Amino acid sequence: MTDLKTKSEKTRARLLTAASRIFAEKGYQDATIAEICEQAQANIAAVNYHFGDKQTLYLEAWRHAFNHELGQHPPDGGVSRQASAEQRLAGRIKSMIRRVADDDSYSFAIIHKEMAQPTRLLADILEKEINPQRQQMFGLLRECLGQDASEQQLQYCHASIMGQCFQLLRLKQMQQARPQRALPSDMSDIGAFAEHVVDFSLAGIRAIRSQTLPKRIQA
Amino acid sequence: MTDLKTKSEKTRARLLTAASRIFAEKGYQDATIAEICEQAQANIAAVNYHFGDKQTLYLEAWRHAFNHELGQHPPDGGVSRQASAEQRLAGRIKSMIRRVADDDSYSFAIIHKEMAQPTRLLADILEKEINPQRQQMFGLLRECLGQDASEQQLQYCHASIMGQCFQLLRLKQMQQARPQRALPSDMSDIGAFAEHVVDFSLAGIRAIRSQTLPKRIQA
DNA sequence: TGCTTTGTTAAACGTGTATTTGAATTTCCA
DNA sequence: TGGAAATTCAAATACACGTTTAACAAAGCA
Repeated sequence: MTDLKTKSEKTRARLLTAASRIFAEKGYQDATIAEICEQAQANIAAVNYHFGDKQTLYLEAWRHAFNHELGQHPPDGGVSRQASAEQRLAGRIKSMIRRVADDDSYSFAIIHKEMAQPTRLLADILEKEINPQRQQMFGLLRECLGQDASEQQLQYCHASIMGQCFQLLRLKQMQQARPQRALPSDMSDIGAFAEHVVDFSLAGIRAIRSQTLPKRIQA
Repeated sequence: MTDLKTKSEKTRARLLTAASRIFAEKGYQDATIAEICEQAQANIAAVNYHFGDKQTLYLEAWRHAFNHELGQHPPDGGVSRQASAEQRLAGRIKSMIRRVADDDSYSFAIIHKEMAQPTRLLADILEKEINPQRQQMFGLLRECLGQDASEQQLQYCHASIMGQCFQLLRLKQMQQARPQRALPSDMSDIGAFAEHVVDFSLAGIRAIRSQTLPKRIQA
């Protein structure tokens, strides 16, 4: 990335990475400044010096993680703009699943915890950064569902897809939270699950689409 | 339910309902004994007298809520045992969505928070109570997917369905967490969303099923 | 070099909250 | 009714954790 000249910037960067990891693991409330500073090899007062307070660190850590992960896994999934809408949607889904599953990705885990227990701290920045992504997904869904699809059908299909992505996150976290226990689901093969979500969702979308055109020919 | 004779049992019951509501709203960590006792019109020491500690109250409150909600919304969704596997699966999905959406249901919200931030307190009881439900769902899925479906396909389809149910929970909580903001999704019509999940999922399942039988006739 | 700014450190402070305590009160039952 | 058991109560205790402070060190710059 950008090279860090001063010592302070190094400490600041270490705090950000440690914070995003720990916030993702424990959530805002359960994460302690002491532990973050320990992992970042910084003094207990470093957070307040560099960020003012815990809330600001939380915000900056999420932004830091989110931008980094978008760079690692571009949202189009490497699918060409010329490809069909279904192919581009498939690319987007796979990219998102990669971001969710990546062990070095924390922004989804933080979002997940934030949704479960809203601190209201991330609300603004989260909406601002995520809305563009959501709008692109909506555009693709509109293409796949056809002109006659209602706004509600669009939202429902979006919910179905996002729900599956977050489910992967939940299963992943459950899995690593208890090493010994009998696993409810084996999510080790991320690629296979991504393919499943694509197949499952495209079939679902086609079914919804065929409901809108009452009884015409469906090629 | 069972009639409560002594005053203590009444207090105990009030604590349980207040606790399940507040744990569902705030999660284990953010819920304070003080607030629970206040809502239950009990003294601050009542929790420790009746349950020993906060952890035990948490456990009992979840069990209390879960059993009550299973009674309110039977898992078969009112569909006859003689109905087709797809119909019975549809009933199960709709019942679960009703349980998720019900404003007086707290066990799903607690599970959701527990999964986002495992306290490990619920792990045992949760697995014990939920496993039967999961197994029944697996049985129905096995029927719908056909004999040739792999264990992995089964788990993936289960994840797809559960993910959609939890997504409803997330959207519902986001919605009531911020009254003024532009809504990302309108989930006010629960019945319509339940129908969507059923249609979407059955189409997905049929698609997965048709993959297993390479090229046979699909009636 | 000497001065200022920036960054680090250990210790102290204050608040929030689970838990404990012992006395006061109510309920139960012979 | 009277005494024992159960329950409620206000206050005290203990502890975890975010934040502040003031002294100290390093870096930047004239």
